[in-house]
Amino acid sequence: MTDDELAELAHEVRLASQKLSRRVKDNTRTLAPHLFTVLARLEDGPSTAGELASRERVSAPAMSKSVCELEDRGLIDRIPDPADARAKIVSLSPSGKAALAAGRRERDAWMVEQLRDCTDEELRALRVAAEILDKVVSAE
Amino acid sequence: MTDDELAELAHEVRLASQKLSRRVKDNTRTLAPHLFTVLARLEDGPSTAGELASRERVSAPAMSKSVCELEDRGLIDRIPDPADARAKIVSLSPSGKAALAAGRRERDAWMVEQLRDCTDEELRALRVAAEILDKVVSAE
DNA sequence: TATTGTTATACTCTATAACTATA
DNA sequence: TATAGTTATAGAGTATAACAATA
Repeated sequence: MTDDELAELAHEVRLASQKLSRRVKDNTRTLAPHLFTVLARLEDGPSTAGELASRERVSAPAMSKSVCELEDRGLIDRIPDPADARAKIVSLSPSGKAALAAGRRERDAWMVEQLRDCTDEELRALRVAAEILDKVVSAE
Repeated sequence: MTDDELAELAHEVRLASQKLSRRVKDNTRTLAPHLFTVLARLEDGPSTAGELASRERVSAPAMSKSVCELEDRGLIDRIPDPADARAKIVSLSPSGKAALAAGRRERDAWMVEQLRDCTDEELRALRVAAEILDKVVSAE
């Protein structure tokens, strides 16, 4: 594939993905994106505010605020780190797990409706592409 | 395809697209998204602030601010509507067209780099999928 | 009266700088 | 001295309400 063809493909893939993301976002009413992604990150296991901040590439104060709000809403638990009295260990609470599942359901719901009009062949093509895209986007 | 399979596919496609969008956004330094999309919208032809606001699903004051900033930066032209003295007609300026092209180049550049590691077979699969996704997402 | 665009005001999420309490 | 988390303060971008000029 020539560089020009690659550039055109990149443009088409990017545009379709960004349109999709925007539509999903427009159809989301629950838990705000920045709080949702923190809960999703905590599925990998407990963490600290500082670690979450660097993983999400936001400032320490921004993450501190998010974590405080999530705690106020009962979506996470925070316990003192036994090894370091300055740090606190953040983990998903049962409510947080439920909120995460509900958020995913809502975010997927719009997508499901759109896919209902596709043929089985188109759906198979999308399944293959989703795998490739995920690999491409997770690289590095 | 069963409803469960459809839900799983929707989830995978959504996740891949949202990851991609986020990575593109993180690698964007020029023109902010809300200004960029206004310029892109104006490619379809001249418009008014009110029309742009409803097309972008943003409040009238928010769009007014965006349009004023774009005018200050010389990226759009505004002329009085000859048919209605309250309205002003907004259109892309030559600088605006250039900024749009530069913004697209920047946004695509990261994507091109990611695609370089793909096989030709994978690229063909993505081309097919991009077309399907665009159709799905543009529906309604 | 209704509508186009704007100003006034406030809320959310973000950032940098400064503080506290540990290490 | 350096680090984890917070508070103080400020800057984007957004919204609703109220206004001006015109329809």
